[in-house]
Amino acid sequence: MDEFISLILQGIKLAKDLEPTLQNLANHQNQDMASKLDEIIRVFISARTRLNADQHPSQMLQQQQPQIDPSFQEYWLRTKMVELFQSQLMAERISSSSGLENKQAAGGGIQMGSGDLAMELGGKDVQAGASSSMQRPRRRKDDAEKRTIRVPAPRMGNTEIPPDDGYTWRKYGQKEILGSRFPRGYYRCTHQKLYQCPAKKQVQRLDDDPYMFEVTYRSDHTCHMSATAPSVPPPQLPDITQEMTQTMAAQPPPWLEFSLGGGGSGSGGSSGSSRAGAGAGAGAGAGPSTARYNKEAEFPVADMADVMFNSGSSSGNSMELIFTSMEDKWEAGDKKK
DNA sequence: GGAATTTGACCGTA
DNA sequence: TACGGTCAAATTCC
Repeated sequence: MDEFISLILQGIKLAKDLEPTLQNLANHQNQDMASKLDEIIRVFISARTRLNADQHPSQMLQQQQPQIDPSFQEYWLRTKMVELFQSQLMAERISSSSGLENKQAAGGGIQMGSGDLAMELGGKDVQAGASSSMQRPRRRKDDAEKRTIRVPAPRMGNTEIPPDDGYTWRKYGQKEILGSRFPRGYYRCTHQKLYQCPAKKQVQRLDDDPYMFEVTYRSDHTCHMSATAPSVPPPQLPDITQEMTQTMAAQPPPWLEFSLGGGGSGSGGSSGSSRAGAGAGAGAGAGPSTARYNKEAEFPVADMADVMFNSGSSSGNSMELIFTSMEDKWEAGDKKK
């Protein structure tokens, strides 16, 4: 346990050490930042691994979190870090710009610690386990780009829907699937008509683990590339270290919730009636019904997800790429003004 | 009233 | 022909 605490403190210290260097971000001197971020991520992952080993030395990995891809854990951390630094960078830009942006900054923007997760893994398949693989293979016209991941159900609020993946989806169908206890939901991008966005996803609750969703994505989003899409609203101004610890505490990643026992008991995984989206989003503020209840948060996250998933492999050392790409986007936005 | 969800029917594929 | 995916009218919600 001592080692765990030591790692946590080390991670916090590293994050704190980063704060003074944030000014360099605006001057494109962020290469060092990327490597430091990677170091912080490594430390927190080590701490988390240490915690598991201390608490459940024998059965932790097998029972508490059997289906979370390690790369997904790192991915979650990366996502959170990018959110934090996006906010910080925007904050600096705002502070050096006119009053108009300041006005917008007060209005809202990226909500830190919202619990939203961009779940796509950049084309990396995390294929389904035994239950779905038993079905016979089926080729359809449109299954060219298919990515399947597993996503833990929220432990609080409505557990009927998977966590928000940063995009807004409109449900267009639900179907009982042979051999599955739970129906499969069919979603398409909310902006399908507006921007001809072809993105779709299917959400299927696993038979053998009702707290786990299998989400299959088809086609990529094109809506956020549209010139007519709303621009990214500037975020609020967070203290980087404080924000990160708050984010971690308030919205621990799903696999941590398993091991820490946090988040309460949830509402129990019954299937119940399938008003999958309507009432669902109101409580957790996540899931497919985001568009209906939280229209304002969609584009910032979608943009970021775009940056992350269209800029190459997410499994590699892509932080530098992410920041570079994000900076390009913001600069393009600045030039429009 | 507009937008989202629900759900039975229809269609395409294996 | 069975099954999965999509459509679209009806319903619900804000």
